[in-house]
This record gives sequence, C-alpha cells and structure tokens, in this order.
Amino acid sequence: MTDKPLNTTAASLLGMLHDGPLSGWDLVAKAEDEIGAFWSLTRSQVYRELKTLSERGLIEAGRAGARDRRPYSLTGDGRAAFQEWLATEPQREVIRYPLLLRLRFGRFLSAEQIAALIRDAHAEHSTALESYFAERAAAEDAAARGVEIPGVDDFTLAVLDLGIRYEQAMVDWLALLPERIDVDGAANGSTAE
Amino acid sequence: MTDKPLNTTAASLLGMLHDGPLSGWDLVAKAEDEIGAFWSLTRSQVYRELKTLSERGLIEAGRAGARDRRPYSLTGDGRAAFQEWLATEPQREVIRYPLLLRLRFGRFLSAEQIAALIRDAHAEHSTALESYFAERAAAEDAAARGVEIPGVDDFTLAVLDLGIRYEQAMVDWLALLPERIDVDGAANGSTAE
DNA sequence: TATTGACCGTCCACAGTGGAGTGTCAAGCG
DNA sequence: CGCTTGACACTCCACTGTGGACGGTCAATA
Repeated sequence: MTDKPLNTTAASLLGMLHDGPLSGWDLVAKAEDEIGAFWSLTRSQVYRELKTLSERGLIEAGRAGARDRRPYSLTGDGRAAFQEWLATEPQREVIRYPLLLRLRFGRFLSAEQIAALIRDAHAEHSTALESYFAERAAAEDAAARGVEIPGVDDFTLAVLDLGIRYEQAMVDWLALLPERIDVDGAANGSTAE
Repeated sequence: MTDKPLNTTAASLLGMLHDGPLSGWDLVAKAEDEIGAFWSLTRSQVYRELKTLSERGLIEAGRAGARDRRPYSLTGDGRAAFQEWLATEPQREVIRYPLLLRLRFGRFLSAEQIAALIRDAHAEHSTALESYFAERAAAEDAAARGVEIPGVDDFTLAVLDLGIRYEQAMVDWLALLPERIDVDGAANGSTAE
C-alpha cells in the first residue's frame, strides 16, 4: 500500500469511516461537526477524494440508497493506509485569518472601520467560546452520570480544551484591543505613509 | 474599478507595495516575515497574482534589473482597489492543523506516537513563542530609546501580541496534555473502538 | 578559473474553495 | 389528489492555494 501517501483530507475521511459506512454528504456533516474547527474541507473535495479512494481500493461503495445516496465503507487496505498515515510526520499548521491581515494594515483604516472589525470579531469568538463551554459542560455532565456519549472520548475533550484556550485568547485580546491601539490617533482614511 | 473584488492574497500584495516597489521575490520574503503567521502564500501564487494585477492596471512593472528582477509599483487604481478591499467584510479564519487531526484520532495511536507528537509540537511552539518575545522586546527597547523601527507600528505590535497569546495557549495546553490524556491507558495500536 | 550559493522567475500537478446547477424524496396543504 | 416547499445528495466548474522541479543569473571565494 505504499504507492502514494494519502493527503490529509483523504486520511480524515478514512478516519471517520472507522465509525461505520457513510455517504459523502454524511462525511461532510460529520467533518464539519467533529473536526471542522481545525480541519476545513468542502463538499467538492470530499466527493473527489471518495472517488480516488475507491479507485485505490481503500474504501468501497455500497448499494445506492434513496436519492443517489452512496454509502462508503472502509476496506482492510483502507485501515492499513490510515494507520500508515497516522505514523507520518504532521505538517505545521496553516492559519489564514483575513481579519488580522486587515488589522496589520490598520494604518490605512479609519477609526470606525477598525472599531467595527473588532466588534464583529469579538462577537463571533464569544459565541464560539460559549458553544465550546456548553459542549464541555454536556460532556462533564454525562461523565458524572456515568453515561457514554458516542464519539466523545478523552482525545475529543482534550482537543475541545484547546479550542477553549484558543477562543479565550482571541476574546481577551479583542477585548483589550481598542484601548491598546489608540484608535482615534490612528484614523487617517486613505493616506499612505 | 468595481469590475471584480480582489482576492485576499492579491490585496495583501497591494498592501505591501504601499511601502515602495518590490519584486515578486521580495514580496514573498516580506510576506513571510510580516504576515506569514496569519496569511500563508506561496511563490507560485504571488507571481500569478502579479501578472493579473498588472493586467488589471493595479500595479506596474518597472524596468527589469539584474537577474530578471522585475520591480512592481502601485498605481492610483491599485491604491483605490486596496482601499475598497479594506472596506469589505473579512471572512472567518481558516485553520488547518494536522497535529490536532491526529490527536483527535488518538484512539488509533500508540502511547509512544502520542508522546512524540506532543513533544515535537511543544518544541515548535516554544521556539515560536521565544522568537515573538524577542521581537517584542526589541520593539520595546527601540521605543524606550526613541528609535523608530521601519515597518513596525502599533498595529504590528498588537498583532504580535495576539501571536504571543496564541503560542502561549498552545504551549500551555501541550505541557498539560500528557497527564490529561491517560497515555498508557490509551495505547491500543490499530484496534478500532 | 571553477564552484558554490544566493537570487529570481517559470511551470506543473495536485489540493482546496465556493457557488451554480441537477435531480430526488417527504411532508404539508389546499 | 396534485402542488409546493425544503431537505437531501451529488456533479461540475472556475478560481485560488501549495509544493516542488527546473532553469537561468550574478557575486564571492577557494
């Protein structure tokens, strides 16, 4: 199975198929829910990968259900390929954050524009933080009552914890930002230096 | 100039050209240095964008210097297009972090694999944090002595501050991670749940 | 002088994004 | 009962993004 290393998106699909057969549509939803915070993928990409994965024999399409729904299941080769991928060196993270780019070019922005950017971002990260808190609370509650939530293990919770730290850092920073950059002094419309 | 919105990478190039004419090569270096932490771009992409930007009249190629070096400078239309872009709604951040994906699938990893992943990531983020601290210290030192570092303004420092918070959150999390996930209990090689 | 290494750009295959487009099925409603 | 609506499921395409191979130029130095 060493014909060619898996790309990360393909590997994530194999990983999710360990929980049972799923269609492309389901995989997109599951990915969004479970790994969406740190691994983006799109419908187009998923269907493309499913095609090549099945050509390589790492997954197998079941019989189509209603509405062209095609469930894929993992093959033995697929499991092996996934294990191989797990053992590869992970690449560095990629972050692309348009807001930061605009702020970095803040000297070309008006005070109002800056304030609006910060306000919106603060709102977004606050709600993200809230929902992570809720998720953790639900998990802790379930644990206290001895109930198992399917698909939630120690690793899920550990990663969730990082999500909380990340969002908290964002919220804290954004809250202090307006006084940190002297917004009124920085306003200069379109004048380059 | 409303023929078509700029993509973010093209906009970042226009932004950097406000500091004076630069070649594609220089732009890649400058981007890596100044915005690389939150906006990734590659050589290929930069040269492709430079071509279309100059076709659209937003930048202008100067006379080629040694080694085919072609400096580009901003046009008036380019400045206007950049201002327009600044006023557009920024999209959400995209994060793609292969390490987190592997950890999320940690139940398929051995204890040694997990430990190694964490150790490496901790080292990487620690050095990133150190270098950010050094950068900030240099800026503070310069400020104390009344010196202006070219290309460093309040916005640069504010964004640097977020970088520090981000790396600090990572380092803290990674430091606690080994005891948080009971590594020895989690080891199970290739067994699915 | 020859080699080395930094500089500068091109090209290509593959990966990733977002939206338009197509069809299917279930539920509700008049 | 036929119609509409909306969720479901996939396809296709243009554009954007990534990484590496490649080719050439120039400066320094052994």
